[in-house]
Amino acid sequence: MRAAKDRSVVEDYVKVIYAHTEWQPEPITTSVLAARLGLAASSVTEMVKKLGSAGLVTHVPYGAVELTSEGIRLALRMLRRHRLIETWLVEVFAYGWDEVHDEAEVLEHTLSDRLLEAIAGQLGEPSRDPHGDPIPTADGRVLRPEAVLLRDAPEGSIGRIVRISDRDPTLLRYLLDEEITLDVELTVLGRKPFGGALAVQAGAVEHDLGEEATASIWISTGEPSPAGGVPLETS
Amino acid sequence: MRAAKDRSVVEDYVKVIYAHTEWQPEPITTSVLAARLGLAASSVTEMVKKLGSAGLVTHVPYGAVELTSEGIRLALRMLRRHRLIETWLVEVFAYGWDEVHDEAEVLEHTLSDRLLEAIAGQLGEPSRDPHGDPIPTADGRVLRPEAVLLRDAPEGSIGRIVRISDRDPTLLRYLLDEEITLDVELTVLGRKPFGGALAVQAGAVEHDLGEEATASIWISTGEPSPAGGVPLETS
DNA sequence: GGTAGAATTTCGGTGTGCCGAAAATCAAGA
DNA sequence: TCTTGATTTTCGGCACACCGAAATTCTACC
Ligand SMILES: [Mn+2]
Ligand SMILES: [Mn+2]
Ligand SMILES: [Mn+2]
Ligand SMILES: [Mn+2]
Repeated sequence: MRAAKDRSVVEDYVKVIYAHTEWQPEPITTSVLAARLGLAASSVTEMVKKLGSAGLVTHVPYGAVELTSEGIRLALRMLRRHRLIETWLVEVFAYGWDEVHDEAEVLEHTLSDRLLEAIAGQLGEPSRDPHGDPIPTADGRVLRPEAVLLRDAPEGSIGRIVRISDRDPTLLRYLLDEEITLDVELTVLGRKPFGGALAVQAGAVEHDLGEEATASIWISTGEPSPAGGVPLETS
Repeated sequence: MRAAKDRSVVEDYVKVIYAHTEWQPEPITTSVLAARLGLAASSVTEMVKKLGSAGLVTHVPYGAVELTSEGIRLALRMLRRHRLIETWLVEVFAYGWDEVHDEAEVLEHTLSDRLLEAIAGQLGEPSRDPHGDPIPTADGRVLRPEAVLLRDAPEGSIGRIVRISDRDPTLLRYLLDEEITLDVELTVLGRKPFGGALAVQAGAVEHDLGEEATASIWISTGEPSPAGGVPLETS
């Protein structure tokens, strides 16, 4: 008997599969999935087979893993949980935005729906988390702001930061220190030679950002307010 | 690899062992432990052996299971977690006292120390949970009010309710309905013939309480305020 | 003191998610 | 088209907490 743990393993697989294609639409392979989950490739191949039998993913051998509509539904549920919890920790308990991910990673599997929705209510049903990731609604709709990776933004473009990946807490601390946070407006000045840093201007200050940073920051070059957006999944 | 789950299994064993002797000092056997945990006796025997190797319990074969000081320390830590969470759910999220136990049973294993202590701070370091169970301090001290089981209270005695077991939610709902709650003053009127109900008076109202209820309610016949108490464990 | 019945432990076995090594498959270049 | 190196899957095994049945041990009672 192993009910609780089982559930959370499945939940993690599905969540990671979804998250991988959320901002950059590239299908995920078992080996990438293994890397993200910190597991051996062989373990993931086996588990993916089980997820397939459970109707959560499709997987052509040697090919990509893709979520079914049921898989998407579960993934959005988990993302809502993860991101609400992160938001809650920041808002109610004054956690730093670099400190919330690990705790959310555990709690997303264990809070009851009742408690989670009570928290969402107390927070006023927020629409994005501390890193700019959209929080799906309880009925599985999600609005992702149109955005480009800072690394891919053309020279001279101006954009507002709409998302910063929370994968590396060190980076988050560095960026906060430099006052590069959500909603800050950036101007892309240009790239230093030989694959070097990207020069950007934030307010009056100029920064040289490395690959690590520019591959983690998304900017929106469109309208100045988070009014618009792309309905990503409506499962 | 199975770190999280492992921990919570051990935590549950230790917590149940401690809780069994908290209000009535009777040593616990493997079979009673199995019943409390909802497991087969054989499973418990094996696990107890492992807990022994881990230095958490002592167990003479065919005899009682007893916590070591390290086991008591872990048990008190878990009881603090469980009871703080129950209190928090009632205070902050308006859960009923009959609704908190199951959620706490899960969350006690998954909240970080940091979050738990933040919650304790917001609640003002409460000293008892919604059912009157004492909340151990973070450094493992606990003050249990002197109390007798209502079933064992002599006829004519007067006492204040200091604890109601939260094992049966149905009973909790019934008692709340009858306004028999923590701190209510009871007078034991007498027992109906043939092992029947116990008649008690609460305020102006008279109640006939069955075995189920009288074996779940503890009253304090001593001083009227929760000033005194017995330092139960100071591990 | 001997013995039946109850309590407890031992034993063989299960399901799950995981791993490393070996085998199979794919894809790119020659 | 063939080869080769990388990716992916298959295979045998492991650890863990659990279970039921069988064996052991204890405890009353005679
Ligand atoms: Mn996160
Ligand atoms: Mn986030
Ligand atoms: Mn409880
Ligand atoms: Mn309680």
